[in-house]
Amino acid sequence: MAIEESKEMYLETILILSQKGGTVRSIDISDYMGYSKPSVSRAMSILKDGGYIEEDYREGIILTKMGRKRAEEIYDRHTTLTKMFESLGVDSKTATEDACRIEHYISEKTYKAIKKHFLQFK
Amino acid sequence: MAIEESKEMYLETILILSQKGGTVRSIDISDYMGYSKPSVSRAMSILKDGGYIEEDYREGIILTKMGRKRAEEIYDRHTTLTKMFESLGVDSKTATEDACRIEHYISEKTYKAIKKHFLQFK
DNA sequence: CATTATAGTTACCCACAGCTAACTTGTCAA
DNA sequence: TTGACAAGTTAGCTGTGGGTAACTATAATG
Repeated sequence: MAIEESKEMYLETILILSQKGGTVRSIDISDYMGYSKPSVSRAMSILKDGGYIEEDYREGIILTKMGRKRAEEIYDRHTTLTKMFESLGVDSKTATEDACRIEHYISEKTYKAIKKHFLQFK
Repeated sequence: MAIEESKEMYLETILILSQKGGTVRSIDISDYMGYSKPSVSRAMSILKDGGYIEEDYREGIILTKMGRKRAEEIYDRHTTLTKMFESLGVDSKTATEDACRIEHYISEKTYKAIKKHFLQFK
């Protein structure tokens, strides 16, 4: 499965919701992302087929090792980009919004360069 | 017409090709972007309907005032982002590729902040 | 003048990723 | 036990934006 922007957004959301504690259900993802239940349902079956998540009748939706790795990579990009934009004087809300769109399109090389320059003193 | 990434890429390409001199034809856009003739043909009719381009039997495809404005905005983002990535140590090819994907998703605020910080001494 | 190549269009297909409507399934309270 | 609500799925729609096949129209060449 070539994983695209929308899949990455779902994985990132699952990571964020699971960090808040408790089980993650489709409906929680629907509410968080503002998408309909069927859209989330289909996305989950695609992510399951791709080996990114598992669904458990008790634990809800859980990231596999691969899924967690991918989710963390994206989330890392998200926070790094947000910090970069903020350090350039962009307000927090705009910085987050831009980071959220751009995080999917930055190459590994560029990401590393950004991280090096903007986060070396943190 | 809400103008999206693909439309912006077409407009940017038309601008670049027109700057190289001579007329711009659909086939030139096909060759440049690596898209099929029908895909370009349809895109041109959408851009024409939206008032972004005009087609002249002698001059070929030309940007309207509005189309040119939009194309220049994107192209400006492209060069600014490329310079930013290069100044962070990213190689020229990667910087251009990343700029090309990201240019469509940067907000005006963030763009201005980047421009201010990375281009003030140029 | 006929043939061939180039440019552009039309018709139709596909995948992606949203959506609604309507169904099923499961839990919980009266 | 039944009725109602909440969660999830299925079926089918939409728009975007790629693709091919096959057509037309125009220009260049023998």
